[in-house]
Order: sequence, then C-alpha cells, then structure tokens
Amino acid sequence: MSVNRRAHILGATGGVPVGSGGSDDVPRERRSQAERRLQTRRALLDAALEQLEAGVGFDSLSLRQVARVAGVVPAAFYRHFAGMDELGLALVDESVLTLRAMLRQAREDQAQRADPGHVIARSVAILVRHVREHRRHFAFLAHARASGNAVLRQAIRAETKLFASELATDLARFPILREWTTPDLQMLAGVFVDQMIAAIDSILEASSWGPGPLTLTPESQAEITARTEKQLRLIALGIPHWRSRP
Amino acid sequence: MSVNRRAHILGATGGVPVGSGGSDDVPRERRSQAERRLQTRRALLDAALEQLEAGVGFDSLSLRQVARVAGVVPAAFYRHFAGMDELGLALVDESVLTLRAMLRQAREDQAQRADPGHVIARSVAILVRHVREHRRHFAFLAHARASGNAVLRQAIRAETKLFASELATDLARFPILREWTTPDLQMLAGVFVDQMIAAIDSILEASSWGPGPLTLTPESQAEITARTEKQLRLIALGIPHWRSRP
DNA sequence: TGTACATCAGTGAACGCGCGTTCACTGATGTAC
DNA sequence: TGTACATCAGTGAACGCGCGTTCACTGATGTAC
Repeated sequence: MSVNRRAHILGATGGVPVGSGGSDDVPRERRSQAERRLQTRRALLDAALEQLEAGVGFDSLSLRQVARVAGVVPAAFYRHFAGMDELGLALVDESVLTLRAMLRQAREDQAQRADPGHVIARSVAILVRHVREHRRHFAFLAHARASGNAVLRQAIRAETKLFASELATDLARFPILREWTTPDLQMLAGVFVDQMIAAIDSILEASSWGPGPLTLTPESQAEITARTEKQLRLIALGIPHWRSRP
Repeated sequence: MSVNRRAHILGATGGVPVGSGGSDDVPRERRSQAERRLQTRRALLDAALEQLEAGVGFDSLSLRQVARVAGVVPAAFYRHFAGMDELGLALVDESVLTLRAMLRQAREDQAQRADPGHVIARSVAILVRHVREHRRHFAFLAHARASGNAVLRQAIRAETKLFASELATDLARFPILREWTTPDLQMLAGVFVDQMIAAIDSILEASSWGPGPLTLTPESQAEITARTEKQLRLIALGIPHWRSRP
C-alpha cells in the first residue's frame, strides 16, 4: 500500500496547482479557496478512514500520519480540526448518515412490497450490502465503539441508542406489534440492534483478511447472511407469544 | 489515581528487600527467586489491567508506563514478556479462565435446582455478578475484542467461538432442545453469546463513569439486569416454535 | 478593465517529550563441594 | 556448617525516532476601488 500516493495532490506550495498538463488524476482547473479547503478536509478524513479500514485502531492513529497520507504538512491539519478528537467526531457524523440511509432504505423497501414474509431476508440483504459498500464507515464505528477514546465512545453509544429508538418506531408499524408497550418495543429493537452489531462485526472480520496466520477460517458472506437470517427468524418466532403488559 | 504506588515494592536494587521493618503492605520475608519472578510478572499484568480498567485502550498502553506502574524499570519488562503483544495474550488466557469459571458456575447452578423456570434469571444474575467481580478482565476482553491489535483480536474471536460451542453443548441438555441439529444449536448459542456481549458492554459502560460530561444517563445495574432478562425470555419464547431440520 | 491590498490554506523549521529497545552492570539467591 | 562460584531478576544509562504543537512565512485567491 502506498502511503504517500496522495502527496501534493493540491500542488506543491501555497496550494497552487503546479505544472500545466499534469498526468495526475486530479483536474488542474482553477478552484476557489473554499473548494480547495473542502478538498483538503476530505483528504484528511479519507486518510483517516483508509488507515482505519486497514486495521489501525483510532487510538493509534497519528495526526502526522493522517496529514502525510492526505498529502499535507502536519500544521495544515489544524486549519481543519482542533485535533484528532474533532476529526473523529466528524467521522461519527458521516458514519451516522450512512446508518440512517440504510434504515431509510429498509423502510422504503418494506413500504413498497407488502410481503411480510420476506422482511427479514430483505433487511439482512440491505444490511450486508451497506456494510460492503461503506466498509470504511462501519469499520470505524465498530472499532471506535470500544476504543480507548472516551469522547468517541460516548458519541457512538448515543447514536446507537438513537438508532434503536428509530428502529422501535418502525417496528411499531407492524400489525403484530401494535399492542406492544413502548418499553417492550425498545427492548425488541435492542435485541435486533445487538444482533445487527454482531453481524456487522462478522462481515468486517470476514472481509478483512490481511497478512498474518489464519487461525480461524473466515466465514463466507453467504454463511453470515444465512446465520443472521436464522437468528432473526428465531427471535421473530417469539414475538407472537410475548405478552406485553404496561 | 496514583500511578506510582507500586514503585519499588520489590526493593530498591537488585531485587533485594531494603530496610528491616518497612511500613509497606508487602511482607518483607525472604523470598525465592522464583517467587519474586512470579510476583513481578503479576505486577506487570496488574499494571496493564489497572490502566485498561481506567479506560485506556490496549493499543495506547505503553510498555514504559506498564513497567512504571508495576514499579520496575522498562528493561525488566523483557525478562517476562517479549513485548506488549505477549503480555496481551497472557491477559487473554487469564480472562478466558474467568469466562470458563462463569460458565461452569452457571452449569452447576443449573444442575442443582431442577427449576427450569428461573434458568434465565439465575444465569443473568451470575453474569452480572461475574462482570462486577472481574471487571478488569471483562473490560480487557470487551475492548481488545475490537482493538487495532490483530493478534489479540484474533485470539479473542477464537476464544469467543469456543465459548459459544461450549454453551451449545450445555444447551443440548435441555429437553426441549434435544431434537435440534448441531448447527441450529450453534446458531442459538450465537444469539445468546451476542446478547451476553451486549449486556457486558452495558454493565461496563454503566459502572465506569469517569470524569467528563455525561451526555447519556447511565443505566442502573437493575435496569440492565431487567432488560437482559426480558430479551433472553423473548428469545426463549421462540424456541418451541422453531422447526429444526437437518 | 487594471491596480493595490486583504485574506487565509498550506509551508517548513523547530521544540521538547515519551516511546521501544540495547547493553554492560550489580548483587542477592541458589548450588556444588 | 562454610566457602567459592554460577545464575539471573532487576538496574540505569543511552540511542534514535516519531509524535503533537507552535510559529513566522508565502503566495494564490478574493475584493474594493
């Protein structure tokens, strides 16, 4: 993996595009200061995500390394974030948008086809696809969730609770759950979210086999999908027999 | 938190106990080399656990800091471990013993009273008690499980799978599960383990409110216990309606 | 349109610090006689 | 029991390194006239 390949995408000094017909993949047209500012910010976020995806923990991420991969001098970092914590919170914001998009898509998919028999299979498929398409965000959330950084950990836990609440609201629309109390719906949403987190962990683990000896045979994506569907179906089987009383 | 309070518990130089009637809490009797060696090793492990418990991630743990808290010079660390990874693996071994002890206790408790109605409540109680009594080990596992250290992560994942398999074996003894296929039992054990992990996270989170602004109201231990019991009961409700076919 | 000045994203050098690792050493514990 | 030597856990000094943060700076972009 080249660590420095983004180096100087913005031009050599003072942020000016150098040369005339560079062979870089970045267009050389004139850009406003605001555009260039956004571009550097993005490069910093991407540099962090890139290393996070490669298995580096957020705690061990260094400001200098992030700046280096982003092709910028360390001091320039401070023009965008007060420190790594602030960058981390920006990543939480981004990642939460991804989560919400996933929930929204599942909701719309659900609304389109009134075919309640396949809700679980379709939801799992959407989950798996989203995790694969937004690996970096999910890898960040999965790791920073348990990281040593209290600020990030707290932020992610808070967002997870919010996510569970939104899911509870969605669940309330199912006829069979209409009579359930709000706390019971929250409890049920909690079970689903816990299983979802476990599934995300499995997917990330299965698709991130870097160097080193494999002591565990990684599960295939199909296996994870099948197992997760089974688990959710088992849980769903209990629902009709739950007596939800205030 | 005093970082240095263990300093020189073993004596000042060459490992010789200094003074004659020290006021330290460590007895000054003559000790064999082997005993002193074990004692320092333990001090190193404890120093690491202490910081892990305080919220420091394993990734950010420094060899020098661990040695300092253990009251030993950095170079002495290498008399016991080749590096932090090896210390981490030793902690995995220890923590896994704690996990097994918990499972064994739940099993014995189960065997003593043939009162199947309270299996869940009693199991949750045992879980909660163990997590509180062995906070440091569980905090280590919960964090290093998602840490940036691939070696530790792998080791813990492997042990988690093993744990789930043992649980599956225990589950097979329940009359209602006697007809289930092995893969289905594994799947069910997986659900329980996932919920257990989530519960452990909650307990650790609830009881580790260090400094900093509280944006989330921490759940009380009673709330966590009640919620976990509910979740497991819901899952159990589905069991009789699952058709397990080869 | 042309000119003079302001803004500000990114630069490059410098700082002090804690880190992991190495090394020859010390001196109490352990052992052979 | 007494003596001479071996073992080896822990010492302390040293090393080079990457880190986060600061600072005055540069020079292209943006703006007022």
